[in-house]
Amino acid sequence: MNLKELSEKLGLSQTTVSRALNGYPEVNEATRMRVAEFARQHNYSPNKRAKGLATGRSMTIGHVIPTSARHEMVNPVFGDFVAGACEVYGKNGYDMLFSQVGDGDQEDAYIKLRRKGAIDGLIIQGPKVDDERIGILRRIGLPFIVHGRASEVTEPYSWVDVNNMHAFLRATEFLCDLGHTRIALINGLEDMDFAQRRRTGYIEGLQSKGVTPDPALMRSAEMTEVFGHHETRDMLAMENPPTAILVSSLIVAIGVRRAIEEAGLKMGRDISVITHDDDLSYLRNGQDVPIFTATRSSVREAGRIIARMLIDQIQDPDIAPQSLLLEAELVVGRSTGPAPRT
Amino acid sequence: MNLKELSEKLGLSQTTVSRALNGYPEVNEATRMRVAEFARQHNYSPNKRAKGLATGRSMTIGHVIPTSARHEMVNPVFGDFVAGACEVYGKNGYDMLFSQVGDGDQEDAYIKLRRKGAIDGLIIQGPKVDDERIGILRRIGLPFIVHGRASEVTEPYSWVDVNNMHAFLRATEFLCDLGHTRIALINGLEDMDFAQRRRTGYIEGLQSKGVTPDPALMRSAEMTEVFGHHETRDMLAMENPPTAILVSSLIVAIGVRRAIEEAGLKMGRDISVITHDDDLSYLRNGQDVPIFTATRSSVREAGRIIARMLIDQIQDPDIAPQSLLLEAELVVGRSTGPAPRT
DNA sequence: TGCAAATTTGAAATCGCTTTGGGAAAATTA
DNA sequence: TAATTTTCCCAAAGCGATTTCAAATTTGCA
Repeated sequence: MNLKELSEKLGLSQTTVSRALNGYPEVNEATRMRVAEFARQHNYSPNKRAKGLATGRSMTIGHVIPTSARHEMVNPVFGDFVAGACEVYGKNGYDMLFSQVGDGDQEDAYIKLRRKGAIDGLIIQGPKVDDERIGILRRIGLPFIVHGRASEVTEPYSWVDVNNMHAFLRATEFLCDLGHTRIALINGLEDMDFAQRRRTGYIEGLQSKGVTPDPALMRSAEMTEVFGHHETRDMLAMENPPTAILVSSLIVAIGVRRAIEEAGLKMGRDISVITHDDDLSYLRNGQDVPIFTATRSSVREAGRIIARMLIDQIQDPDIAPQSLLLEAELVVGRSTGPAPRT
Repeated sequence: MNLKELSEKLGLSQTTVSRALNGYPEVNEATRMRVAEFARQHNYSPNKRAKGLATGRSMTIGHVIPTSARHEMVNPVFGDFVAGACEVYGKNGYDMLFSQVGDGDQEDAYIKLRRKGAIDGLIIQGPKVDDERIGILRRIGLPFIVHGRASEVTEPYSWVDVNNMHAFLRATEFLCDLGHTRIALINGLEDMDFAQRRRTGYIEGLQSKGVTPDPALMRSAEMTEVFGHHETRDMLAMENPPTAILVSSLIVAIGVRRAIEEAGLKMGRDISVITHDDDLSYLRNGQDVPIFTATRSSVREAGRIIARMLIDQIQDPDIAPQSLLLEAELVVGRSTGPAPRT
């Protein structure tokens, strides 16, 4: 059933039917009711492609799958983020479109997406410190929001980010206040912007408490469980091992815990751990009392916020770039305690 | 730049240009080269909506986000599965479209997707034992593949599944052979088809070794870390606790391990654990020697296979329903050992 | 009642592509 | 050389919606 058939059966013109269904004011209320009812009965819904062609909007928002080129890892945060965004899209009549874009042909891919008219806007995840995508998209003129920031990009753009710097600064100070001075950082890949910021927060935290950062205690790589385990085991074997570890994600922290337990130590007593927690739905940080003391910020909520923001931007392209800095909460769990006396 | 402008600049008709770009034979090779080159220089790519409207195909495949209605959990498997599928889509010129469909209005939503012409085919994840979606989609006539199966659905349909029954049967027998007789099963929600099959495999495994299943050792819920921890702690406190546990996913197994360690026991010595492992990219089961003995099957690879199959089906709709049963490997890690003597 | 204004409807153009049905030019065959 | 194919290209008709412009009908007011 298409518009033509529908309007014929109704004895009206396509124009009127279209208007009735799209809520234009210049159609008689009685007619509108009749049309709406009839359309529902015959469960008509307009062809998306035709509509898109006519209106010039695709009512579709693009996401690019954030696979790390190096290890082809899918960010575990992905599912929850997408779920959050999808909620908002659904309510506003938008669909969500995915593509996987190789690291090499970024520019080309975006231009193509734009040209194809496949999407009205785009969300960028996992920005690098100097992310080239921002420049590309600005040049193409495709609305976009960055989940995170790119510190070295100077042009204006819209973003939503967690205050990683502040979160890790607070976490570090918290550990210092407990008497720790040997505090390790197990970070994500440091070309990622968030990792840089966390590192800065960590170092500033140490310095504000008069502790000298030790490069031997700073590790970074892709955030897997195995990585957490590996680095922790390595550091625990040092002559002067850390008494506390700051970790970049719950997945990594699980590896950290594994290594701690393998070493016969007890987390929260022999060694303290604070992790960042994205509040993933399948990986809650304990029930009542958190397992890990953590800096927590829901990535799903971030998805909702970003989706909302992008839709606003699509509907009013002249809007100035917006941004939002979310504060992570510091929740205290069972993984931290006073530094052990030596 | 659209087709019209392009053809004007080339001094050709739209027809010829279109044919040249789409590889139709009735165009002179020299002309084709010229057109192709010119198109590339002006980086022309055809408007997807217009093309879709003209051809009747959207070159888009739908996925429905598998959020469990009850706890709104996003399946952690989602990201890797999607990444696998996306690889194949990309190579074949397909895009991937997501929607979140509420449990209530499934039928309506699918009909609408169909009617809107938004997608050429659909992938169903997480089928229930008697999944209504299969009937709906068959009725609508939208090509689809099920990731998993629905045991109680009798109509023919295409699916790709892991042999969950066999995997858990083997795992159970493996534990029995090590002398375990008190073997627990921490399963996913039992209205999910895969959970049913695993349970069947588990019970058959026990029976084949002459062990009587004990309902007190069978737990099922949504597969979170917290769930694994909770059930394990509960069972370890029993009068006659299990000496081995069969677990439905690595995430859950991590919770199991946490409970075991909290109880002061050692995994692989005091208590054995076998888990199913979807081989997620961010959660590898150890490096060289696996942490957990596991039934392993890559969900990413499943994504690739299913995508391939669906594309075939879309291109030839008259093809008979296909299916593929993947065997999981049983990899031995450090979490299993002989049953402790009492 | 008569006339302007407001309300309601419709015909046709448009979006950017594919594809059908010819038709002219070139190549082949008779 | 004439007749027949083949090759190569084009004009125009879709695809299924929206939207512009104009016409028909009602309503409002003097």
